[in-house]
Amino acid sequence: MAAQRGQRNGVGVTPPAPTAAEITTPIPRVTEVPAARERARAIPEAAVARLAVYLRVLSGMQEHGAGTVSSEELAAAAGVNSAKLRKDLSYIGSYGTRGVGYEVTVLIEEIERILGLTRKHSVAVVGIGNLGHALANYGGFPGRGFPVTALFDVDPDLVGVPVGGLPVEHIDDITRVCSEREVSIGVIATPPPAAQSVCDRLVSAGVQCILNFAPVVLQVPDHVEVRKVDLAVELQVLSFHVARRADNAAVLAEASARSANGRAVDGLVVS
Amino acid sequence: MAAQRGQRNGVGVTPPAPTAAEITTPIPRVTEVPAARERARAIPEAAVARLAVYLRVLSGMQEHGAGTVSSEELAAAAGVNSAKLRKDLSYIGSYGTRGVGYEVTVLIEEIERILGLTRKHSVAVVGIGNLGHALANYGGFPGRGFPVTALFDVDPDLVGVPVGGLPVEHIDDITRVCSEREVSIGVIATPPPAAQSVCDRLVSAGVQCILNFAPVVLQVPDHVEVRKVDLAVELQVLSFHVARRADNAAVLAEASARSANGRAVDGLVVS
DNA sequence: CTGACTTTGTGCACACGTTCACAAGCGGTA
DNA sequence: TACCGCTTGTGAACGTGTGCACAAAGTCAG
Ligand SMILES: NC(=O)c1ccc[n+]([C@@H]2O[C@H](COP(=O)([O-])OP(=O)(O)OC[C@H]3O[C@@H](n4cnc5c(N)ncnc54)[C@H](O)[C@@H]3O)[C@@H](O)[C@H]2O)c1
Ligand SMILES: NC(=O)c1ccc[n+]([C@@H]2O[C@H](COP(=O)([O-])OP(=O)(O)OC[C@H]3O[C@@H](n4cnc5c(N)ncnc54)[C@H](O)[C@@H]3O)[C@@H](O)[C@H]2O)c1
Repeated sequence: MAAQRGQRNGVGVTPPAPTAAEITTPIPRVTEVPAARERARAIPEAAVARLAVYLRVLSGMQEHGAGTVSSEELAAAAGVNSAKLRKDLSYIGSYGTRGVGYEVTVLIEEIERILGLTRKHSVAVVGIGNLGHALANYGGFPGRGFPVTALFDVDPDLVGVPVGGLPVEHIDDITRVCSEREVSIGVIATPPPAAQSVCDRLVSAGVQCILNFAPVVLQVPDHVEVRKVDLAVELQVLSFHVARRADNAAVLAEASARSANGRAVDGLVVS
Repeated sequence: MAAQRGQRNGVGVTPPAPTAAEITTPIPRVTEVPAARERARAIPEAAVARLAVYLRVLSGMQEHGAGTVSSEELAAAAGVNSAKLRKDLSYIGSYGTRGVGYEVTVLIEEIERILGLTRKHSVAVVGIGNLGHALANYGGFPGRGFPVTALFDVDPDLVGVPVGGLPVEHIDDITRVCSEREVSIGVIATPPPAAQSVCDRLVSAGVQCILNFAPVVLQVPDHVEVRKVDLAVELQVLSFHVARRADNAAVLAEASARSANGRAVDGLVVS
């Protein structure tokens, strides 16, 4: 069981190709068999994220007293295609009744089971500045099975101060505290320059899942899962769409001008 | 202007699209033919998000005095495969020099052009609570071409109070203010129940891009672009990975136990 | 029990995104 | 000039995700 494609600081796949330009590769396509992995990895990443959304929608429906939902209803509420929803649900099993729909409580249970929400996941927030305060004060996490059990910062003025009812610890105690409180998810809300070092400390403290708010590409060992929330990227993607829209508008305007000139525009069927 | 009509060659991709120089419209389908749109939409959404990351990495390199970068270096710094990086860059044109690499300043300019960052995008934040305060106080947006020009809330105690140097407006003034200040991106940081209504108001105020922090699936017209940041989903995806890891560990342990028993495990080739 | 009706679960085709591998192109060197 | 090593740009293979369409499987009325 060799650690595959290790990438510590240098990413890249070291091209094993010799210096020769022409190399015949008689290699009959390496087909690694992901047998053991098969079972759990059968669920596409994109589907997992959607399952979390379905779960929230279902919870809302349950509080509203709904007993069953059809894929159509649930899909509409979750903002997806109903076929996609059914396929997503099929990844976790067959819990629907044909002709009727899905029982809300059953679906909630099963999704929670798959997402590992039957167990609580202790969360630590590092960097109690603007964002860290907001996160620490946010009630939505504990309510969803993610209790915030530790806060860290370097600022001596902050250490010891309670934020959201929990006193801030010093970053140097991170290993001890994370281990004591069995932290399984670390949230990084420090300035960018500190993020990698904080990440390293979290990893060496045994934290295997990290949610990163700092606009930095974190380097982590293979066994650590990182998700990033990058607001600048989000805004820039939106900006791209604005620009695209403007371009399109320009093109369309030009097109319709030409069209008005007596020339048909390809693609734009006015009928 | 300078839209990216590939002046040297096509954009590069250009699938075997039939020559759109056809005058007669064959009317292949009721839906609009994406001919005019084709040009600008050639960049995959996923690539756009990565371009934003490359841009940030490049800016860092520029400040560090770097003149050129190879795709390998840039890819490593951005945490992606170098082939993917080159393909992403190829969507925006051919700005590299073979045998040398890319000129940092050129690349920055071109990415900014594609992302529409040559123009400033005015941002409005709605819901000045925990999160809204953090966003309003954050200096990273204005510095990146996204000036926050309006803050809104319903709380009368908040209206008029300056946050991050900008006074909070009442939500009822949203149409007027957004139009006056030419807001192009709306950020929703209200409690979930208010999100849809706020969204509707933003849309009717002419805002076409929305970044939503409320855990709610927003319903919007087709012409409005929504991106959501859902921390609960992020945490739940991480939770899923924790669970999967645990499952895999269990399976592997069992497997190696069986293997030690003298039986080869399918898929786990030790070679 | 039968038949009409509803909704699930999934095979299949297609679109999208990723990765490989290499010819083309460039700068430096003899 | 001719060569050589390096890096880009990209065709093509591959894998993943999406959406359609429909048989299978259930409910319910009579
Ligand atoms: N505030 C926002 O709305 C916002 C938006 C997008 C991204 N971000 C990103 O989130 C991060 C935090 O933003 P912020 O506005 O809260 O910044 P901030 O400056 O208000 O807070 C940062 C906190 O981290 C602490 N810190 C610094 N170095 C540390 C270390 N080594 N270990 C532990 N703590 C350390 C500081 O003492 C400070 O309390 C930044 O990377 C920022 O780019 C913030
Ligand atoms: N705080 C966090 O860290 C965090 C994390 C994840 C998600 N969220 C989500 O972000 C949103 C905001 O969170 P928060 O912690 O800042 O909440 P908050 O309660 O602190 O702030 C909400 C603000 O919105 C204002 N508001 C309410 N209705 C409004 C309306 N109709 N129009 C305009 N303003 C209105 C309120 O007056 C309040 O100031 C919530 O949907 C929450 O679920 C927050």
